Amino acid sequence: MPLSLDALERRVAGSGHRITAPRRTLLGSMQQLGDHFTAEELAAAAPSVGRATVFRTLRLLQEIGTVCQVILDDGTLEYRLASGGHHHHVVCSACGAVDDFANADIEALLGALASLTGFTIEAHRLELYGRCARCTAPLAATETTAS
Amino acid sequence: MPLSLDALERRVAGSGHRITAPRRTLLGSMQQLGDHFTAEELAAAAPSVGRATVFRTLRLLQEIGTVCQVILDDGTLEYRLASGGHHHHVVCSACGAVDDFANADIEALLGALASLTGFTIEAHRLELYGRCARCTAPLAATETTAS
DNA sequence: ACCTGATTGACACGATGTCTCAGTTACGCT
DNA sequence: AGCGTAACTGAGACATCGTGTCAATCAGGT
Ligand SMILES: [Mn+2]
Ligand SMILES: [Mn+2]
Ligand SMILES: [Zn+2]
Ligand SMILES: [Zn+2]
Repeated sequence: MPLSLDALERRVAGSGHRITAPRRTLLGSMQQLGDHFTAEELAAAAPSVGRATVFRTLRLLQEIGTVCQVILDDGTLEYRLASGGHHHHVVCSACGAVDDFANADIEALLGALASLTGFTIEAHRLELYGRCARCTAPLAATETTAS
Repeated sequence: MPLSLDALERRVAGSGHRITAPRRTLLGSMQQLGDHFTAEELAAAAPSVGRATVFRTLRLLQEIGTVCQVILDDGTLEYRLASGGHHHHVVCSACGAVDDFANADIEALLGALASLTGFTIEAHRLELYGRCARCTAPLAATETTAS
């Protein structure tokens, strides 16, 4: 279950930004849109809010860690309310489901790789693509049936 | 040292596509542009080639693995001639240098993570951002001097 | 209540790519 | 060497996604 609207608003206020009607509207729409949504979907869901404000708000929420971007398989961008903290995404290429994940081993390994390249790593981007459990099972069934 | 123009052309022909003057021109420009370049830079470097063809060729070369995309820190896309095989990028956020890297441990770890999420992973995207050796040293010197 | 910087909406503009379509070209086949 | 045909190309309209400008409005501290 995601954060309540109140909690989201407190996060905006707490970061030193104002709580305005458009921002409230957008936060509400994001919750209703669910798991993940495009900027365009958000704009459509909140027609009373100007397009520019939709993008400005998405950027603001990203900066304060309330929203994160999901890069899909084909490179298109979606957004999603972030539970908080550093994490990555697993995206189902069949149904579009998105899950968060975080793993200390990966973080450690990435740090170690830094030295190999001579780079000092400051950030990274990692997205996994595949099939969710729900979308894997039917596929297996089909294959079995077909054989 | 990257592949010769001939080798690049053979790769296009070998993949069942035609070798045309525009494609030759673009391959040559890519080599001269060096390490990494934007689609716009490529178009500017090959003014005789239509914009649409620049993008079409970039896509074709990606499909046959001759060109890969680099996602920069700020999300902008660049392209680069690929040495071949699966790999990832380390990007210097100071000077823009790009290096390839590949690491079996990471690949294995990503596979293992799949099971935790219930997903069957088919692909992934990973980019590292930081400072190259050249850009790390001067920074350290500055800090030392300033103290 | 008042002040003032933060925020907004409308809309022009920019960046990055895609689509269409008529004309051209590479190249396998004879 | 000459043909036929599917692959390819350029021009330019169009699509998508996002940013910059600016006058009007608003939130929230005092
Ligand atoms: Mn990470
Ligand atoms: Mn990999
Ligand atoms: Zn799925
Ligand atoms: Zn550097």
